[in-house]
Amino acid sequence: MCVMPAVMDPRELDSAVCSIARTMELIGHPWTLLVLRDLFNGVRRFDELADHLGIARNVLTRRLAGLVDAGLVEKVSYREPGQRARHEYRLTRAGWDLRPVLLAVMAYGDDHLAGPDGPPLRVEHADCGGQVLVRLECANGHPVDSDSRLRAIPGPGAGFVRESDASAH
Amino acid sequence: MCVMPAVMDPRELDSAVCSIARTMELIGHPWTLLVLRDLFNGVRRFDELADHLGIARNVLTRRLAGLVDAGLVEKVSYREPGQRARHEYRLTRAGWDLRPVLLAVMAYGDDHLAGPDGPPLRVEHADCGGQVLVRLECANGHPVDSDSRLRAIPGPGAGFVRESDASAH
DNA sequence: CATCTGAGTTCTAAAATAGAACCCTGCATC
DNA sequence: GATGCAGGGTTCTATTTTAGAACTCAGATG
Repeated sequence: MCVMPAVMDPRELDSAVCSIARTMELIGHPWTLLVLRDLFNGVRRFDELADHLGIARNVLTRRLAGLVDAGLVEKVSYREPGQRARHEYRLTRAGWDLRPVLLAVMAYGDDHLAGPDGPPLRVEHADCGGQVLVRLECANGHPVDSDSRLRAIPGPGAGFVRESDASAH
Repeated sequence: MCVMPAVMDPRELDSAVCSIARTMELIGHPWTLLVLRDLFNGVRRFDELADHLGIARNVLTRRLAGLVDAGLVEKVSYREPGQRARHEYRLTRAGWDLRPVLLAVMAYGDDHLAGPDGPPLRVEHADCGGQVLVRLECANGHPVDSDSRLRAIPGPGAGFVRESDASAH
């Protein structure tokens, strides 16, 4: 991604065969990322999620079902002693692995959309209290900052726009 | 975000006063992230975007207008010698700064959703050819990996659920 | 003057969200 | 054993969006 100086024409790549497209099918529906945020934050029960998010309950039902289907979340029944059985929704490992995505999105909002008071939330390393930062670097250890040039090349799983599609038009 | 052991109750925070919520208002609509991906990849003209993405043209119109409104994209008219005037959509600096978000989303898809052939696209540092990685680390230089515990605490711009809201219920 | 291309706009139909009301199951209580 | 209530949804209608295709319009081209 990013300025591909004559390396190849990105329009030849099948737009749907793309890790961004695939990931957005899981987390790209309205509310989904906020549901995940709340799950990360330990809000786990249906009613709590509905109340805190202000999402319509039927939509929340669909989102949670989608997340469970996708394997990002699991629904667990539990019972506290003397209490009735309850359900909670927990991140699976695959859901947990979205943490860098959430943090990257949050970092963007902190940098570009915070009010004059500053960012709404501070996320820190529990061990040392240092603020968590999202950094890009390359496999050779070089830092990749905002004006570093990157190059995208088709990987082994790339899909190309088929001849038939191109000519059919 | 992430496991807040009795530090505070995340339900007391206003769900909408959140950098994730704010950012998703800009980039959370269907297709938006794919439009941005194509813009990063140098696909800039309306027809090219419509053809490559397979998005309905009226939706593309709305998404581009939204991105321009949000200041992530600008619409530029230009004319190649001997050609008619054309428009192109270019990322602004604020749009460009979404690169880590796109890369984090892509990295997730590469890790969890790639087929047996491997990831569709490889993004490398133009200077050295090393693959670009999204890393978390804390301000004190510690690496933050998947099982590092993080703590979220209200920042200066936090919004709390108002008494009136809580009691009105 | 007829055609083509770029860049949309304008329709209609299908799908999704918003909001509110309703339902059902287990406990707890009177 | 009827009542109440909380948790966890479902069902309903109204409103927005998206999907898909057709149509417009201006400037270059022949």
